[in-house]
Amino acid sequence: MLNSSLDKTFAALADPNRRAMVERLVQGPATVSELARPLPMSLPAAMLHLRVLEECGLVTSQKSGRVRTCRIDPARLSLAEQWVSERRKIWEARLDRLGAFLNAPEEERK
Amino acid sequence: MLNSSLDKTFAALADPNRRAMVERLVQGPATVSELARPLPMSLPAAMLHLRVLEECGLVTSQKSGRVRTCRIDPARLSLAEQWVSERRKIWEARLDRLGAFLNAPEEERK
DNA sequence: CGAACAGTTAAGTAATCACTTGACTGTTAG
DNA sequence: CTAACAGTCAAGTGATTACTTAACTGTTCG
Repeated sequence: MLNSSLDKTFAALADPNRRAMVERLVQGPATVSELARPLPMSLPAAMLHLRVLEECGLVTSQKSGRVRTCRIDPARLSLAEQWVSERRKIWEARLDRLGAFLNAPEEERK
Repeated sequence: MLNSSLDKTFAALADPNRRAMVERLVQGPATVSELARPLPMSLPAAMLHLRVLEECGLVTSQKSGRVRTCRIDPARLSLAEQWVSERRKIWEARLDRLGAFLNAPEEERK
């Protein structure tokens, strides 16, 4: 569950057009057309990207009248951020231990 | 350049098998076989995943004798982390401004 | 030397992705 | 009422991905 959600979130962020949508949305909510206009593709194609962003939970949207308004969910952003951050910290902690070991007086090293 | 590097990094992290490799590597360097063994696939398939991790710079490796030793590059990990983190901060700053606006006395709101 | 080992290359295949154009639905505004 | 508009669905296509097995290269060790 959580794992496949990470799959989808990272996959969503792997595409520059979708990241452009995210960049736009962090400035505030936008309609489908507003998100699609700057992209080098047809509107239906842009909607597929939007769907990808929605399926991983990065973006939510609601339709009112004929306009669909989209906004990002910052919680999902930090989910991805946390995964990376935690792994980096493990690596750093490991380096610290290694450094301490190398600096220790020889008789402590065993 | 930087953009396509982000593409590749996020794409690399989108696959659970590759994330498992990263998980293993944050514990310390490992050989190709050690990385491949726990994965539900053949060795050549695992090597393709490894190549993906190398191409985005998340992993480096060097061969000595018949053994190739792989290690992660934490700088690349933080590259991905930063992109997400910066966008989340933009969004949060925006929410803060919005909150300040809503809390302001009416005559300041313009 | 010769067997076992670690890794690598190649060829082939099924599944998924990223679009396109064209037709259509429901909404709003003149 | 009807034209323009915002969004959506569908069918089709070419590119890319994720594997497989089989064959091969170079290394180590008894």
